[in-house]
Amino acid sequence: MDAVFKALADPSRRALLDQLHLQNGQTLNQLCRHLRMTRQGITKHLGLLIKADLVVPLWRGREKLHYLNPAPLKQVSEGWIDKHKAACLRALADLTKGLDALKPEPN
Amino acid sequence: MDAVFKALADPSRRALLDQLHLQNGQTLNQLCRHLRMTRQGITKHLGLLIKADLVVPLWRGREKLHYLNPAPLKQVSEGWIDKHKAACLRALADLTKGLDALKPEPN
DNA sequence: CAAATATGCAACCTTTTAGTTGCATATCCG
DNA sequence: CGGATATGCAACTAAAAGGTTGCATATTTG
Repeated sequence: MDAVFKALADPSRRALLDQLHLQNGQTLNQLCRHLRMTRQGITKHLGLLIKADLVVPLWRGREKLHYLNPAPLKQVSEGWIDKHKAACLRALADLTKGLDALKPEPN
Repeated sequence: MDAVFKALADPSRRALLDQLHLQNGQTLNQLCRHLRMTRQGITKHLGLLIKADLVVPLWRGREKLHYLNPAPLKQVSEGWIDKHKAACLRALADLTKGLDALKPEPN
């Protein structure tokens, strides 16, 4: 879970996910064409995405195909984000209360 | 958006959100009690959360109250994560195809 | 007003991260 | 087999992030 958040924190890695989202199952070299960075740099980013299980690698001969994996995003979204989104609806009310609290206080 | 992902990447900051989720509108000092770190360290983390607009500060006298803001999480969840979750359903199918592709290939 | 409380700001240190260069390895194809 | 292609691994550098210490500022309270 921590790995997922960390993996999503970098724009280049999100770009890689976007790229795979555009066309799934791309090889390392294919992904390199869309991002101005050395192949080795991209390998590192893919390594983190794979460690976070957001991307699944698949070897075919000398080519390494990269596939998206929905599970972690689903888990993060439903297990954490939604919890906070829901709580934040109360939060808005609290904020309003907080703002109200400002006025009577300055006695 | 980048700020939101970056803000969520750190466990301490997620702990702060969790803490506010437990009780909204806490002061800096209140938040300090739950996290073993100097006040200044926490101030920095809150600074990022505030810059990402995940937390809204509210001054009351010399106290700074911190309130959760649902908007960015909602935006990230609906504007990015869901897109990828949906795409990933196709992705699973693609992966399966990819696995199938493995078998006929090794001629 | 003076002391205590709540916070901000800046300098600094240490660790992590993003990215590069260079070389090794494995696979495909003529 | 030998060259071209696709990738891996390791060392290194530069920048960023996490965290600390020290001091300044504003607000409450006796």
